[in-house]
Amino acid sequence: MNHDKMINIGRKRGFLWPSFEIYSGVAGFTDYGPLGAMLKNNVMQKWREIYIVNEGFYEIESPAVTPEEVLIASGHVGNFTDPMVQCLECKDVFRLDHIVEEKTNLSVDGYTNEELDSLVLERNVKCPNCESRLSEAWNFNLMFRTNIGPKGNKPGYMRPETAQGIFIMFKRLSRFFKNKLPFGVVQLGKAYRNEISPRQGVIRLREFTQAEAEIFVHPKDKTHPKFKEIANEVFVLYSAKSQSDGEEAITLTGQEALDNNIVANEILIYEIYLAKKFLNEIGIPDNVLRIRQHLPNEMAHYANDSWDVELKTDKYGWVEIIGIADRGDYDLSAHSKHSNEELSVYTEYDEPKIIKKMVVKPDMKEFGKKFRKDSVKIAEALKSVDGLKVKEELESSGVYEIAIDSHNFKIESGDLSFEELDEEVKGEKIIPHVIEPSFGIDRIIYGLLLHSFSSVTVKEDGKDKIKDYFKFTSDVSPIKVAVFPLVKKSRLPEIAIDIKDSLRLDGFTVEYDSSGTIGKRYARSDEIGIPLAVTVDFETLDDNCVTVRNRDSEKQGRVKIEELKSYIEGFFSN
RNA sequence: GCGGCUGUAGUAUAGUCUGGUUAGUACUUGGGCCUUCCAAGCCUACAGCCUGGGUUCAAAUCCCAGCAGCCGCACCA
Repeated sequence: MNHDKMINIGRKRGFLWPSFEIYSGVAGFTDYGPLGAMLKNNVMQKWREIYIVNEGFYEIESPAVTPEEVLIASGHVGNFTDPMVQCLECKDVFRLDHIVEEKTNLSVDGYTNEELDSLVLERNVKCPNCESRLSEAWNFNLMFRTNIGPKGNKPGYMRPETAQGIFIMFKRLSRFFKNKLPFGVVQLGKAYRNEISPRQGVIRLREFTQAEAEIFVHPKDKTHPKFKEIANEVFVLYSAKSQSDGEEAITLTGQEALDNNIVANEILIYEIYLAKKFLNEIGIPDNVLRIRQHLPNEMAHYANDSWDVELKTDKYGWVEIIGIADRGDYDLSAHSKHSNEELSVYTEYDEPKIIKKMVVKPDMKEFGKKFRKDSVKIAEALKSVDGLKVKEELESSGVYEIAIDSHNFKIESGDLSFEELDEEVKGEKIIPHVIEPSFGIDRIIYGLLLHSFSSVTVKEDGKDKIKDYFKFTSDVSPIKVAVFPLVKKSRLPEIAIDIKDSLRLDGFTVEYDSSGTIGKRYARSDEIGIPLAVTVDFETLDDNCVTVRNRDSEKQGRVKIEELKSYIEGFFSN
């Protein structure tokens, strides 16, 4: 299996290491070794290039420690907590709500633990395994809880996603963007989930890195200005319908996906395109990717429509690496409600709208006669009712009743008149919808390592020689150039060290290696995916040229030392 | 979190059942010799019994607990 070999070499050469290893490790955490950290930075740099430079989004950074109110509003405190229960005999642990629902056929959504416990007693719910008594319910929350401040009375959590930080800043962000939709904000950072059983290495971590973009759009305008450019791009889409019908994923263009209502809107398709582009550019090819729509029952508590980019792995099957969701106005509405802050954008219409309005004009003379002290109150109340409705009712039944402070007042047609007015409305307050592409960087690194890993067998002198190496693209490769002296004598090492130093000053990451034979050093530099190797040999002493060797083709060429920089730059810009 | 299996240098392993010399081997890595382009050879060095407790004159070996890995169950918005 490629996975095992890749993990092995990744460990040997300093990409991924188990965390806290000298204390025997903790499941659900991973260390990035020197090359792993460089690789991850390069991948994140590439991500920033696409989303910040190309798309014009802006990056923010918010704290990982998050006060409880935020996560109550977002629904994480409620939805992230599962009531658990343990059998007193066989010690097996269960989701209490699941076994109660099974036994009673009640829907117990939103029940407190106490209510669930009393249901257990009333309905005689027992351990599904051994029919023994169950413990009391306790909560297992997938979030890491902590206390903020010395008194320890302000509960907080490590954020379970980076997205909330952006929503919280919405008011200021909206001002920053001059209150103009659409705008996009990104955050790259750590998120935390206290997984019950994190067992799939880097695929299921308790602390992981997300790169998320929140794109705030007008709810009625989910078109994208650049959609035209990608309308003919081809996607392999695995829609919810195909999945439930037991059909295969289908290949179609962006335009077809839109026309056939498979993807809800242009922005979603555009974001799917961008995600794919990002993956392709860092070296994950289309043939190991699939774009799958969430089934209605697996949709997150906030999502309207949701697509995952999934990665094919030999060990774990299809793994979600990117989620692209239309979150609607769920988050902003929720935070608005809980914080009592208005989280909306005033959008001006292109042209003011003229709204025809029926205005009720009370005849205060008649009112006075009829309603006395209440006249003013009634006239005031009439201002906020729909004039058209009053008119219709008067015409049909001859009387319009209005209730004020639980008194009913009867108004007849002689008591008022109507006037039709054209009102000019210049705009409205709207709560933006959010389209969210959310990247699991660690899973993407895993996919990148897995699918960059190449094992090539070549026949040499009748023997099979295996070349195992990471075939990184130039962009993400941690080390760009290796520099070797052919042998350790005749000033070759000195010249090679000079070249190494000057290439480093030119901005390349360079490894210098002089130990063992040249072949061994080529093999070692191949293994960690260094695209180019420069060798100083005896001819260099005469002609001032070095040998430049290509990792993939193993072809060699001679380049003058003073032209080395531009040669390498040329190589990497292709 | 539950159950089963497993844990010896960086890697792969011998030794564990049946307790008893200085824990052996190969590769890797560092240094040296040699070496004129794809993991050659020779010399040399570093490095290991998952952690903690117990039994015993004596524990890598037997027992208990913990931790980690793999597999199954449960969980995974």
